[in-house]
Amino acid sequence: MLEQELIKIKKLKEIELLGINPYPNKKYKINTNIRKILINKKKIINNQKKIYITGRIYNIRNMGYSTFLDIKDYSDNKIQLYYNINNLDKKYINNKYYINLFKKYLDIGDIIWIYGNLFITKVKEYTILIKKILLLSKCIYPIPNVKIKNGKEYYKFNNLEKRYRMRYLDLIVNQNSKNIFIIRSLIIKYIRIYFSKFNYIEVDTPILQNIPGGAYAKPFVSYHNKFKKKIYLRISNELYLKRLIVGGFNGVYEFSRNFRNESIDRLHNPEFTILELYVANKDYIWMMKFLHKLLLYIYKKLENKINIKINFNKKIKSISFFDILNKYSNLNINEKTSKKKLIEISIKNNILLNNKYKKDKIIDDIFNYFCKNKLKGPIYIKNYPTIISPLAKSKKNNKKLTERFELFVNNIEIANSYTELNDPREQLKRFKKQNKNKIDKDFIKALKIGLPPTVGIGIGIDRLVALFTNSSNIQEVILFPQMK
RNA sequence: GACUUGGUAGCUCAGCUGGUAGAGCAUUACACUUUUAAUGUAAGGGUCCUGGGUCCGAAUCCCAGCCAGGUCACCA
Repeated sequence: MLEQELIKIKKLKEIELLGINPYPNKKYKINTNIRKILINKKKIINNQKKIYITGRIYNIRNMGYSTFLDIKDYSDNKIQLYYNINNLDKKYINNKYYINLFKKYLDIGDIIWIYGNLFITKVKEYTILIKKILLLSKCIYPIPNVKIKNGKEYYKFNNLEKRYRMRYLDLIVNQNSKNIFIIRSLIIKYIRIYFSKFNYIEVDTPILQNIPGGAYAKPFVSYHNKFKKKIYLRISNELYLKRLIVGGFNGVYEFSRNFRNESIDRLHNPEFTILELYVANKDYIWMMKFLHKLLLYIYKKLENKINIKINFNKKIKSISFFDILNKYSNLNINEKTSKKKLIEISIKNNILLNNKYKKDKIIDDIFNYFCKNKLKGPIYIKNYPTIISPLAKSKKNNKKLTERFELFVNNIEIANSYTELNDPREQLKRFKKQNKNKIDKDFIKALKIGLPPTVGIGIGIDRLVALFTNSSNIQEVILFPQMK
């Protein structure tokens, strides 16, 4: 145990000996918060309104028998308090606990309740004069002390590993971190509000799946004892949402926590959140416009809370997969280019080829090599080759291209959308090509029953939040990122 | 998995070509009844990530490992 912990536990016992419960179960009144106090400070002073608030102590300045302290509450604002035993009820004047309250017993990090009045100090600081005080919860772990002057932080708590492992501490100490998660919550809220205007239905589909489908990634594997068989955490919910469109819903969506047993980097966490939306009787062109309107809606709602440089007002340009690839590579390839030719190109450009020279992988590798860092966007890349889009509907006049687009912003893939392939025969063919062993036959059965023309989209919520909060790392927008 | 950067007090960080482990804040004690990064004086606090090696001597050099960040690969 830490030295400072031992000291604080000793204090805890001393407090208890004085008859004070450091973790009381008393009732206490709260009638406002610090944010409201700061907004209405003049009124509150004029009316000498009684203030009942709680908060966590961030700083203590002892001045002889007077004490100044700063507390912060759930409204994320700080206010200064002034403590002098003479302002308490007279019966406490000779009380050892109250005499030494901030010299010995209360610390930075403690959560307190106070009753008092607002006044202005000599240096014109709005301050609450404490008349009653109650310790609500004692902090017995030393919290990093961040000091702030003129908005500049000193002695930060910025060790990434510690911030992520002890997010609760990060949230207490770093207001920026907390703001990110407030923005995250708002983004999700605004998406729900926007979708409700179209009467799209929010649904829950299985996280535990018998066949992990809808994407191609290594799943986390578990085991069902009663069924005596393997069961998988979903890598995608796509095939289930399409079943629901088959079932007659016009629009369904789910904020889907997906799990992929792959490695971690600044854009990937083993569990991540994708918003999937499927709308019947629409296609990918419609979805391009819809996505733009959605982003614009979120942006306008958040405009005064965030500071990002992306301009969502302009129309999002769209360019075909092979057009942009040829533009940046000076090649002249298309969906018909042979595998042999693609391999030649890869070798010529020193593109590392993985995955046993599969054609779909090679195309992907070539695209990433030439275009990956040039998609500042916002830009739609459309008309992806069919070979890398096994669930997307082919184009009217070209079976080798699909009605698919992806949204890129700051070189990051934010969303992936396509008109859904609804021909069960074609879908089965593509499944067989991809993997003969794990075909979701029930999904094929659903397609046989009939999926109306439908468009679907997956939006990476973690990445979207990172975009809106200027976070370069996805871990910054996931409360408890995976750590070893 | 590959390459690379880092791991020193509760926090933020110094520590040079190897020679007694450092600072600020935090903590403790004292002083101070309107301070605000409060101030002043003093004190305590270290498995220098772990394990080996080289050396008279290792936080420092070498090797292996652990953890984290970055880049790449995997994530169609």
